[in-house]
Amino acid sequence: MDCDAFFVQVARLEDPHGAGKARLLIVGGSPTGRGVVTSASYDARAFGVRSAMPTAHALRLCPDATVVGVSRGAISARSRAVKEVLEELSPVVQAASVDEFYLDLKGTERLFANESFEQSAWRIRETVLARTEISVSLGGGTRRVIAKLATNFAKPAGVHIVPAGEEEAFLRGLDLADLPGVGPSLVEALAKRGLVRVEDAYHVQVEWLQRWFGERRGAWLYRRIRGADSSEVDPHERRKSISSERTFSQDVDDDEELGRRLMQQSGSVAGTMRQSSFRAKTITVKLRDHDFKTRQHSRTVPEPIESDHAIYRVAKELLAQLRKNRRVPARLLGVGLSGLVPSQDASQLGLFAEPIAGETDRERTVSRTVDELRDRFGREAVMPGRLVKPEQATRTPGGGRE
DNA sequence: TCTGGGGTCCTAGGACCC
DNA sequence: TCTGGGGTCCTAGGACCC
Repeated sequence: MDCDAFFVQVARLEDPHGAGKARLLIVGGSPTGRGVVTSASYDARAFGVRSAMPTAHALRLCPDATVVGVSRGAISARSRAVKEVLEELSPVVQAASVDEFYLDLKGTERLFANESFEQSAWRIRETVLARTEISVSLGGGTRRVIAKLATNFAKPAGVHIVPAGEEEAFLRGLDLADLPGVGPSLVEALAKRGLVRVEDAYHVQVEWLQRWFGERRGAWLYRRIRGADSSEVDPHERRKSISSERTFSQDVDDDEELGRRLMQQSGSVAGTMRQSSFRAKTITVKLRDHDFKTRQHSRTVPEPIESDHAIYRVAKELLAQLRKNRRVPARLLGVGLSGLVPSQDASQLGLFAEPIAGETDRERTVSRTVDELRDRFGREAVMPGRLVKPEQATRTPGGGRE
């Protein structure tokens, strides 16, 4: 199940008198800045506007379009609402992204014996629309990859079922580029060998694919061409990494300024991670230079860490190394956390481990206390500051010190 | 046209261990 | 003295997806 132009729909629901009235609507970054199109209304797509296209370019194609942003909060709230309805309609639901879900209807054959598979799909579509105001499309099939491909034929606002036994005929009608996981790079390599349609590749032996693309990749492609997919719909997906990256409105070359930005972003990812009760073993800093060259450094620490302070301390060294290797204006800075361990498991491990070299109890307590304060009084309640001498500190109305 | 932000998975080489 | 084979973990980079 795939939401139709999800960001556009949410923007319209959140702002019915503005975005809601614009037939030609683009959701994305600011037209003057460095934004790209996140999603465009179907009317705007008719002008050639596509997602990931620079907003400035999109406006040249479609000058009358309205450009709006939409808050992350609104997106996740609507996504959650859709998921909740789906969970009432299907025994197993997996979110593949904010706007894409897999439903496993295995076991509902008797429950819905009075309706066809196709009727079930329509019923799900109409229920989601009635309850959440979000229009969706459903693709159905005997395997995940078939169902996913089928949604492309269902869109917008429709249903497309590939009946059992007709998978091969369905796939043979597609381009290789349509297959999920077959992107621009692989498409080019395949085209060089005269393979464009799934039909063209069907007769190619697995040995050839492996010779061209490597053992694993070749075997994977061979299976994908045939729609083979043994993956199950797993409702308990677990996040493997958390990251935050920001493209500056103007390139930044000053080390101190980069350091300040790094501190903000370290704090922001660390806070997100603590909310979901994880600690991280690996910290990654990513830098995109003015010429779009993207570099990253990462470090794995012996014990998982969670505090703003400890994470920033590692990130600072990684950034210094990246800057040492190539000191040119930067357009993007990012901080990523991976090797995630549930906080509880981490503490249990800690009982047997050496005293934690990287992160002190005090640092953890400070971060958790700041989290609580922000929970109660808002994000701006506690902010990083500079250390000042007591006599220079300003008195606040409450008598406290800055 | 001038390139977002959030992710996942794979590869390849090196370190290290048995 | 010149050298195997398997496994795991780490790092950097890239392809791909929405």
